[in-house]
Amino acid sequence: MLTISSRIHDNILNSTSNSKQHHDDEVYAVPEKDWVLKLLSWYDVNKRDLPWRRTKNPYAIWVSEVMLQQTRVETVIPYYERFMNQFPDLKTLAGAPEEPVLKAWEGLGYYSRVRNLQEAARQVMERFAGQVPPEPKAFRSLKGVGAYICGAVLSIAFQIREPAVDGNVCRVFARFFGWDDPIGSTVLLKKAWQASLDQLAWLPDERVPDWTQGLMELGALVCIPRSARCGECPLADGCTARAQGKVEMLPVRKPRKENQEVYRKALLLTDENGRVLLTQRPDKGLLANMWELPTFEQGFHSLEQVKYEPERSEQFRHVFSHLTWIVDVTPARIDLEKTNPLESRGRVAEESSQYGSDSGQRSWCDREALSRLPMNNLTLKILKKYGVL
DNA sequence: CAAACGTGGCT
DNA sequence: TAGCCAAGTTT
Repeated sequence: MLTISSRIHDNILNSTSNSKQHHDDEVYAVPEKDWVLKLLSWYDVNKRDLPWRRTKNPYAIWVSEVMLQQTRVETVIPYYERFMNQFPDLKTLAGAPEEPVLKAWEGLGYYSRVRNLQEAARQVMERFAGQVPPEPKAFRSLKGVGAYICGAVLSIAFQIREPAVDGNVCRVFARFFGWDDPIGSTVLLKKAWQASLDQLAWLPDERVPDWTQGLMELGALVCIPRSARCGECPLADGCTARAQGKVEMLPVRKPRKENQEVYRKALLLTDENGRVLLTQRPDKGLLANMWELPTFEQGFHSLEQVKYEPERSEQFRHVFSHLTWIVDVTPARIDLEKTNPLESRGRVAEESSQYGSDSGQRSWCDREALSRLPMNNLTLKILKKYGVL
């Protein structure tokens, strides 16, 4: 049985004479639309079998889109499987404590994504009776749902004609139409959004999800940032950049700001039971609410109860998107001879709070706690290196 | 509008 | 090695 779109495609492929006369809004057999059908046909054959493509569940698709922000498919897959297993539906996510939710995201980065997602889940429970709203305006109003997520989830799950313009789509269009507006600019975003909408306007409902995903899939597999595989591209014929030999020059990129180096001193403080002292970061900003080694800006002089040798410190370098941490980690132990264990424990913790980079929660962590508390990759790396994890 | 916000893979 | 980059949103 032929789908509507394949009939259109056949129609186009078979029509050679009557196409030029259609300069109005007639959608069938207009030659300008040929590239759209070529893209859809290419997608039919070349689309990857990804976990979130096996469902129409809007929540599942939403989770995948949030994970895929600035993150590669191969990285996301195992996280997606675990997350959907642990939080199978909106209600479960909304009702969960934040800690296990952050832990499930551990290592993925951009942790505010999942904190926003959980907040949005709670908003859906309250404002929309637990159902993802199919109206763009309503869905877009949820925490962490920007223009892209809104278009992606609604077009894929509900066949709503709302464009989803991401980096891939901007790149594909910039090259195909020869646009030289800088990537990330409002101008390029609007042009791409309109170009996508122009096609959504006439495509049959059932092709709406394929249009959204096909555009991105082409950008991910063929029209890639460097060394584009134009030989495999279904749109190579009509591609402006290809014709002008400017494929590698588009899209135009702005120079990046160099990221600043920030120096920190951290203490890997263990007790006689092998527990380690961790502190929780503030609930806003970088690595919000995650746990890390107590970190001092002024050195360790005040910690008289602690046995440590500064010369044994080891330096770790951790690169974020906008800054680089250079951390001196000093292994240390509670000095039982100098202090009364019953009190010193509290005093050390007290001081680590006073001199640490934050004034948040602190805790002596055993294996169970370490498996439960969310930490960023630098902290995990340090704990593993010293055999604590 | 620019800056904040993580991480790992690839060249 | 060092820099670039990946299915963005918030402030």
